[in-house]
Amino acid sequence: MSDVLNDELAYQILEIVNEIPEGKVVTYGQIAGMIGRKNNSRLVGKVLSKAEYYGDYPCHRVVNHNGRLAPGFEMQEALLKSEGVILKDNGHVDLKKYQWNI
DNA sequence: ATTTTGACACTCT
DNA sequence: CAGAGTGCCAAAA
Repeated sequence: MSDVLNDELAYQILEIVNEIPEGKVVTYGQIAGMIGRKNNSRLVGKVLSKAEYYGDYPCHRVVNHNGRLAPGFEMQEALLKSEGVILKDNGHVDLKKYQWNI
């Protein structure tokens, strides 16, 4: 068992990430706003980096506001394509079509 | 306690 | 659309 989830902050973020529908993506800023840290999107990314350590979460569905994927996480591209998300030639996601809104 | 770093966002160029 | 600069908050050293 991991007592890591003692971090309420991470718990809320992971809850949201776990609710992201397939074929959709969310920006760190959106999640940050959902948990009440709208000015602190970095914290979201930091937690997601440890997301696999917390458990099994679709962290690959989270991108930055530019539609860019996470560095050091190339598998993310394959996972998104597997869900039907078409990436641009630059590796950017088409947020206009795939951004998840609550 | 202060400084540095981080899977970012926003504005201007 | 991409790059550079600035701002925000929190954890780690």
